[in-house]
Amino acid sequence: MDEPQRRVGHQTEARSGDAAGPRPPAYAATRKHTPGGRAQQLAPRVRLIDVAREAGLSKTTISAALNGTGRLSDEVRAHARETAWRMGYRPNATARLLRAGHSKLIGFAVREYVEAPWVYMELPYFTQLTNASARAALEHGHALVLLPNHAPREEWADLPLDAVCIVDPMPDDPLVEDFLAAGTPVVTDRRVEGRRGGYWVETDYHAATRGVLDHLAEQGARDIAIVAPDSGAVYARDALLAQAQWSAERGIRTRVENVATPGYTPALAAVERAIGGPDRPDALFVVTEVSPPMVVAAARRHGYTVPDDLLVVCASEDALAEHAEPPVTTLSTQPARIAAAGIKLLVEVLDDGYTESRGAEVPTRLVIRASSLRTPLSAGRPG
Amino acid sequence: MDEPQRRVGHQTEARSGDAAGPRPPAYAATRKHTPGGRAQQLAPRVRLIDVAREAGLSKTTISAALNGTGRLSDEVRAHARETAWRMGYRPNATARLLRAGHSKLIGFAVREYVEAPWVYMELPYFTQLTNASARAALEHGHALVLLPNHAPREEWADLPLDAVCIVDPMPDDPLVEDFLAAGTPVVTDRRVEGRRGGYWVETDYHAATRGVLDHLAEQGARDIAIVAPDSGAVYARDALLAQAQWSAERGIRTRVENVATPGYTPALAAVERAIGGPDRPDALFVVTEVSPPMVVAAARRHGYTVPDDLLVVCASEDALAEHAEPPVTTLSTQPARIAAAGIKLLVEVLDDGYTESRGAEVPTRLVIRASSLRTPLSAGRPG
DNA sequence: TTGAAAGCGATACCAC
DNA sequence: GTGGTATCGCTTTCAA
Repeated sequence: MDEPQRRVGHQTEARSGDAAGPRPPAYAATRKHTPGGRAQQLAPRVRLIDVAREAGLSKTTISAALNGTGRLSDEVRAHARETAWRMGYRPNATARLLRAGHSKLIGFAVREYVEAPWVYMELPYFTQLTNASARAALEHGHALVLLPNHAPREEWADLPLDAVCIVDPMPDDPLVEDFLAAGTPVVTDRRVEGRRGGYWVETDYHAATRGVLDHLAEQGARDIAIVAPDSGAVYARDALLAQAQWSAERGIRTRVENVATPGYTPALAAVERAIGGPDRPDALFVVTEVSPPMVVAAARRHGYTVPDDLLVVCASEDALAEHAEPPVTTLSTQPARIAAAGIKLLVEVLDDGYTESRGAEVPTRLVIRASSLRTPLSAGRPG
Repeated sequence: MDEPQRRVGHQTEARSGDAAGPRPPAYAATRKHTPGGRAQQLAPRVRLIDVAREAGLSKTTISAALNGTGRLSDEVRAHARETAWRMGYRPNATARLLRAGHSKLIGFAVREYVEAPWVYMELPYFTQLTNASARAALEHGHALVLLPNHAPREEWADLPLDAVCIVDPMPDDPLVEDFLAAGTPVVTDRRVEGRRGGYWVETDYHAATRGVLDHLAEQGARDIAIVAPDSGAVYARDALLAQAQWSAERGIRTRVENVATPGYTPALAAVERAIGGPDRPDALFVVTEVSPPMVVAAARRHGYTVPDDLLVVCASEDALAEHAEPPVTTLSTQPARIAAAGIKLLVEVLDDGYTESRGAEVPTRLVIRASSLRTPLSAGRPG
């Protein structure tokens, strides 16, 4: 049924010397058998042994010649290489990997928006995280495999993954459990300490939130509206915790507007609720990722002048923040650095063997722009 | 050096019955050997033969039991499954793939921004294309491997790819040539007709451009500014060709402002140049992907009222278009459909064997919104 | 210097 | 029904 390459008159290497000519008599398809031979077939791939026969050498020699290993005479090496090149030989990657015992493949899945998978790719945070992960992986000789979150776990079981990144895992995420149970190292952006094979990259959302609130207070804010998702995501939970605590400590009023569903539209609606009521705040901190220019536009629609009537800070990775009018202060969690740190952890495990479950912390970055500076720009300290 | 799993006292299956107990005496590391044994090692993976020995059955039987193939008694099947489960057995994906003759992996590379790789992932078009491709691939039982475009070809040679998607290939792209030469089917968004293993998905940019210009003319435009990249990309070239031809035919003035470098900032600068001069156009068609809200904001800055003084159409996939003020008319090339069509072509080749080089065409979609309707919204026909 | 043979781990024949 | 055996294509050890 699922039978792989089948060759007519195929010879084992042992017999290659006696009966076979330079090339075997006939090949069947490399791809699946086509019933009735309707479609043309892809040319069969040239194997190492084909090259060996053609060159009148052994598999071993060709392999060594091509890989630059072993001690071969220059002539033999050149001859082997030339023959391989002429025949269009390409080593079978799967076979090499099997031999090597690894796949050099790292899976990448985003879990937060499991129910609304199309959403996450629209968010700069995930986009940048994905892209940076792919880069980092490649720099370490690995490649990233996208694991769309809407697929059942079994769909991935057949993938030869050396390790996986699970972004925004759910609490006790079955996916994480499963990979861990399979002995596949997992890196997440949530602490999973103590689990064999579990690694994580952390962001101190608590400190970051306090940093933003401090900044706003320093700029004169006395009534801060916060827009945050009420998903179970760590960052949201930590942000709210920090906000409550900070508010109590400092005696500055903060209020929270929740965003229940993912996506720009609901988030924007929450922003409007937060600033649209009769009880007008003098500062706004949008934790949910929304387009910063849209936020200031909304503020403008509601009669605010940013930053005079309303200080605005967005937790966002959107490059457009600096193009808004006024440019918007952003809190970045630095996805590129998170990605690099996560991949690094994984690669270390993969390349150097098992080490204790551990994590790394990536700092956030508050980029202060005009939207949160009541004093003229020059007075603010960037960074 | 790169030695794979090495087991102390490893037994071949043939000898399994005589000397070996239920489990082999000792295992070395599954991962690389750790010099000095400093770090703990990952537990060795359980192999089919380990399960077989433990269950007192043969590899074949366990395999059949687990895969639901063969004719096995219910007891044996249950016993095999139970043992496998208890031992935490996970089949080695690489081995299966080698046996199966395919990897179920599709590579995905974006070529347009080879020199500025960080740019493309910021653009909704590529983001959506990537995501939709991953989805489509997975729906067909394949997974997508991200191939960052800044890496040299050799980095990818080790990946067991069944096929690849090359987005925005350069003319005679060496990467495409190489994959084709290796016998790997390639799908691109540019016509590659006649090349064995070459498939493509097309967009009729010419017709799309004319459609936009017709729409603008219909709304009263008499002097249309076009902002387009002067990269060699097909879509840009076709758009400019169509524009020149349309302009000549209709006797309506059009002028082009080029964008030399990729990214939002240069594009936005080009928009400003296009509308900022003393010679003010009455319509603007932005072919380069820029944030639509940013475009109308720029227009406003330059004293235009959209759509009264300036009709605006953007070729963009940005969801924010409808949130701009006014909502912006967009020309979408429908990346999700392009992705689906491309993956479908590939999967057909992979699953059904070689068929002639061929392509598919995906229509564009003009979503008319207030920004390009001089007449009140109700008068416009959506779609 | 070169090559035969033994695997990597799993699947599918084909006898028993 | 069950299990031995040959492969998938390649790398590496080890003997010649």
